[in-house]
Amino acid sequence: MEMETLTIGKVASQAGVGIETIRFYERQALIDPPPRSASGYRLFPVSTVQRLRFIRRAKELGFSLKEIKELLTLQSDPQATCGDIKKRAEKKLNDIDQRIHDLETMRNALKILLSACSSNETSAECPIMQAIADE
Amino acid sequence: MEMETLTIGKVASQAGVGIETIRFYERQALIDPPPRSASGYRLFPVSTVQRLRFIRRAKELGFSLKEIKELLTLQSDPQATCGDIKKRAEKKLNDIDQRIHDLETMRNALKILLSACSSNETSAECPIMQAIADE
DNA sequence: CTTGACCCTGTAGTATGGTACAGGAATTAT
DNA sequence: ATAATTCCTGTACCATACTACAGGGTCAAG
Repeated sequence: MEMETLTIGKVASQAGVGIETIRFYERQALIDPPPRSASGYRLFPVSTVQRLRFIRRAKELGFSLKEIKELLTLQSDPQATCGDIKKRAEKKLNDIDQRIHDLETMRNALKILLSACSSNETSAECPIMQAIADE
Repeated sequence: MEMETLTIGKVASQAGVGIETIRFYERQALIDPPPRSASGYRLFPVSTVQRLRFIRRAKELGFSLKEIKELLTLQSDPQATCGDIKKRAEKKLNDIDQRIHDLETMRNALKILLSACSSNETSAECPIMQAIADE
């Protein structure tokens, strides 16, 4: 009994990603190079769909492809512990907190600028522009 | 009496940016191409320093170079009003709010994952990995 | 048996904001 | 006068995550 396999198009539609994206991930070593048919077609194990979904979800959590690759490597390393994974997730949480903080700083500065503008001046005299120029 | 001018190196050090950055901004039309000396050296008006500082500050507020170019174009357009500037700033504020919101969504999801992990399992059984895979 | 849908490789392009040469000319300092 | 510094153009490169071809070969349906 043969192992069930899927062509790249089927994998793509089931995982909700593009065909080119799958080939890209293979080049980037995020998924294993699948076996090929006699004519060179990729024959993916069905588990590839799950892996692609994992990648998509991890991206939604803010992980880069490079970081996702590290997570997947850790997962298949019998020496690695859950603590190693947790460390990555904590680092990512800190990254995100920092980015939120930076954006809030921008946000506050912009709000102050906006409150100075009454919309009636010519653009050359706009207090927003002047405030940006003066700091 | 000649207009006072600066070479690119002086402008760079006074504005706190790199020489290559100035040439890059010139190519991107963020600053006007300056007049040249007989031997081809750029001779910048001193006002270029102010313009470069404006660009730097606007970047800190979250504007892209493309958006900064628009702001500068508006500034020198006598038809444009302060309201046009304000509209850009409000749009940027909304962009930032959206980005903060997206990051907070990530942050909350990550925190939930982290609370599930006791650090003791092997990485293959890590509840964080399983939670990412299952959604 | 032909047509259309699918697959292949390899290369190049997208956006963002620069940075890094190479190879040469000009200017400034000693 | 010579050495060190600064300047010039043009091209290529960095990371990120794809996307878009060109120019084929393969496979399934009618």
